[in-house]
Amino acid sequence: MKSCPVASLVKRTYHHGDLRNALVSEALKLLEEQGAAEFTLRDLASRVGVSHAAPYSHFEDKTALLAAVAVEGFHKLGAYLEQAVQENSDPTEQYVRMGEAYVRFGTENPALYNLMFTGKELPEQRDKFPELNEAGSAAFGMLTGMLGRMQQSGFLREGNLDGFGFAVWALVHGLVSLIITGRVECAGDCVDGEIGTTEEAVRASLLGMLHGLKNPLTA
Amino acid sequence: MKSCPVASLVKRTYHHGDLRNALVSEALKLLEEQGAAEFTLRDLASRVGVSHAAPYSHFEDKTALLAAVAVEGFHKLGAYLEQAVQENSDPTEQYVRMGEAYVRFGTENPALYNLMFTGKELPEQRDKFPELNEAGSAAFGMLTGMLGRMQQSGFLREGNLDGFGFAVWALVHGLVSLIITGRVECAGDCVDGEIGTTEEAVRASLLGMLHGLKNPLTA
DNA sequence: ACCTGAACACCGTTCAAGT
DNA sequence: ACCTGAACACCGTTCAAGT
Repeated sequence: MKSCPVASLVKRTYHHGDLRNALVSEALKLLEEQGAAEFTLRDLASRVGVSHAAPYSHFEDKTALLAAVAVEGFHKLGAYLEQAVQENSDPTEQYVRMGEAYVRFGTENPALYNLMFTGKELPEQRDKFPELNEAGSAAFGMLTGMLGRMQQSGFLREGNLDGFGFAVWALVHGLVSLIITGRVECAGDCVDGEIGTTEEAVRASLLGMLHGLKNPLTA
Repeated sequence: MKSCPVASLVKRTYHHGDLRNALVSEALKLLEEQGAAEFTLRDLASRVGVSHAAPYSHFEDKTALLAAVAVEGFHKLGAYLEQAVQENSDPTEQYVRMGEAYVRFGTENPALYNLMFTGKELPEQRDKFPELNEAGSAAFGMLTGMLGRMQQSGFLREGNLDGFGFAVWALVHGLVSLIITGRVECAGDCVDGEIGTTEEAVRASLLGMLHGLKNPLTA
């Protein structure tokens, strides 16, 4: 009985079944602190206070650990989108807010976002990690759900919702990707102009997709 | 005179000043064959027939080598876009073709594309490699140039060309990124629908940005 | 100037051994 | 069942030494 006397009263659930969660939550911090390139399994293990081989008791390999982190990321993304839906009743307003929320998630968690999408081996892990597909599908479902309400309200033209969803997803995903890799200032510098702040550029892009870039007087 | 008797007649320009180019061109092949995750400097060196330390005579480190490869990638992307412009005179047609050409470049060179954009340390290298900025700016310039012609022809609404360019860039970049990470089938599976082939989804997205997703009868 | 070979630090992964 | 410590293969990078 002398082992871990206050274990259940204090935190130290480590070594008692919580190592897996401790690794994932610490990985989330470490990822944003150091960046994905410097993220190392050995560093993670030492920061959580275990040997560098300990993670292998809970994950098959490094990519499996990262897949679990990505799942967490999709839940987090879902929370961002959910909030945008809740806070706005007007469908068109929901469209802009959801887009902005999506971009905000990406810019506030760049390393996590890159892991979730530009994950090199993640596509392979997706079959092994059904949660990874489910979490991603849930986020996409919130997007098409919002578009469906816009369509029913008569604000959206007729057409396949999945097609619309894919286009919007590609747009916001592209916005995040360009922003977090620092291509925004580049786009401004490239020619001569100023595209204003990043937020303005995002909003303008979202409205561009909604209203179209073409001259409305044109057929 | 007994050193390299037929050097100038046969290929073997290696060891005679061509190592740098040999490394870059071999890296382009190796990148698509093995994928970025498995791309190793030692493997590259051995495939080109030199010791694993030889590349350091021409590049400061691995990322500097990759930056040179990325520059090559931007030139290649420029060639794709240039062709789309040349082959079409109608501005609106150029818009769709350029977008499709951009996506085709990405899907045909996924590892190279990822290196060019989701490059982790590339942003830092961009200051050290002015070519990297120039090559990227040239591609963006072709995009805004095309949009400018559309605007002058009256097909595009009034507005900041850089802003339009950024929105279109984000869209095609997002399309490429989602496609090469295998998210397209996912989007189709997620809900219930079929968004058709990838090519159709790309075209629909491009036209969506041009004409807008909103109901044209709506204010 | 350009390349080689050995060496160093570091990482992912495995495994016998501990508790 | 979960964790440790040592070990292995591999990689990026450095450097003295060769040509």
